[in-house]
Amino acid sequence: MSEKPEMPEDPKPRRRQARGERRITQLLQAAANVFCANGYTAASTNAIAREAHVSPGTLYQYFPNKEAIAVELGGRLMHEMREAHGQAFTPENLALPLPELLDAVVDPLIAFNCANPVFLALMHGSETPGRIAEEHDALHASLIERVRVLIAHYLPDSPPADCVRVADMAFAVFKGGLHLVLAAPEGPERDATIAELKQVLLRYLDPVIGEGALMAGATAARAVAAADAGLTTSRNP
Amino acid sequence: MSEKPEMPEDPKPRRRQARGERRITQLLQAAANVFCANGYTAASTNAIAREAHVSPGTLYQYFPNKEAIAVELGGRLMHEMREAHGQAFTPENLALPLPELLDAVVDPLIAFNCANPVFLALMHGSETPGRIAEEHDALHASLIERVRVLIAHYLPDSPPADCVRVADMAFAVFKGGLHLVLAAPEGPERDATIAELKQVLLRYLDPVIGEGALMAGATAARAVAAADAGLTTSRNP
DNA sequence: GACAAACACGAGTGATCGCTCGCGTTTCCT
DNA sequence: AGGAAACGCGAGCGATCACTCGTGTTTGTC
Repeated sequence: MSEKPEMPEDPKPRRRQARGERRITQLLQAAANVFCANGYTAASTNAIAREAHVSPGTLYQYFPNKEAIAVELGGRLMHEMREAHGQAFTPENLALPLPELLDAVVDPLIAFNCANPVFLALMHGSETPGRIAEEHDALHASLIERVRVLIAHYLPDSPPADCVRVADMAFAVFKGGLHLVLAAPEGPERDATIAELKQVLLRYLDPVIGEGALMAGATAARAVAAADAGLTTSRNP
Repeated sequence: MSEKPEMPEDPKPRRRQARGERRITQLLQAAANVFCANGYTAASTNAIAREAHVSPGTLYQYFPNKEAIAVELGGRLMHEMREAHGQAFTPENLALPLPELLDAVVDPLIAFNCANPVFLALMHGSETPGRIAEEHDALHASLIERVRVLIAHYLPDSPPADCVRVADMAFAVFKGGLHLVLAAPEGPERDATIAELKQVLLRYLDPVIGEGALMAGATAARAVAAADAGLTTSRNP
């Protein structure tokens, strides 16, 4: 056999020292800055190394190529995001009235994207390598799925296609508003933008999920809900 | 005087033949395809020339550099869009009830972006050269301004900051939904997505501009409008 | 037909990018 | 202490890119 005597677990079971781990996070931080400033394609590996105050050779000791940097960075961000957001869809939150439910779901997502603007920069560009786009699509799909389940929970007798469309639209609206939030300067202006985004989602979803809106500020909301539960996703006349 | 005998109108009053004009549109069409497929930075001038079935030298006879291609393409798209959209904000449309007003404003924008997907690809990327970003910002600002004027028309006693925020949010929501519309396959699914996007905007803006919503499908909409015209942009409690 | 100018070509140029390689330094283990 | 391996360096390699240039072809004008 031509196999190595060691286990064939991973092709790169490289032994790292503490210094190396520090360098990796340092390089990923630098890469985040450069990706955020110039986008993926325009970001050069030499620029990343310079930003991290190391030589190009050092960079390539920890990453086999440029794509691997983005993949590792994207992977860590995904993991962080799943953690920060995983507790948003717990059953107890799912029983909350709509405004509180929106807070519980939207606030962690906004906070994460404010703290890691590179996430949107990496995921949004069509220039990103295919590997990342796949992971992002998976994360995106899992988020959409959770929203869809939540919608379906309030609309058990609605055709699945309608639930999917509502979930997709709610998420797309959120993403559009998220860009506005990130563009606003930190402080009261950003807070007001966040409140306005929640207002959009509230007014869109309130008639849809109906009975969860008892605490809504608009006193007439219940009238809308009571009027007709059949026009939920509104087939055009 | 060291001036040329001809008028100093433009530094490049190059005399073009019909063949040249055809080549220019042909090259811009090819550039649109390549930009749309790969983004601006990843699109090579050689690839554009190849797509147009001409040599790189021919390309550079009509455009001084790569950026000029994008600028000219962007400029033509801008012009086309201003024309297609200019008739959406005429005073007669401004007097329409909200659903029809929404149709009048949203439909041309969606149709344009469906017909010219390169527009979003060029304008949206942060990789685009500064020249285009400026023009896009100008167009963006003029659209927002029109929306703001429209909002302010319905809320004459509201602080200007609130009108701006509502206009910004409405436009951001539209952009988010637009991506969803473009991602949907042409046909009934896309139409349903468009209808859903209008539903979002309708439900968001209906309580804001109030009295214009008489023809809304929700019969209780007037109750919301009558309830209180002061919570329009909703200061959070 | 003859001349000039616009058009078309494609190999080639300099710059930049992703990435490598050889060699010196630091850290860990015994 | 001493050896092995991880760490760190930066000049430099091949590839690719935006762009040029010398040359040949087509078009408009007289």
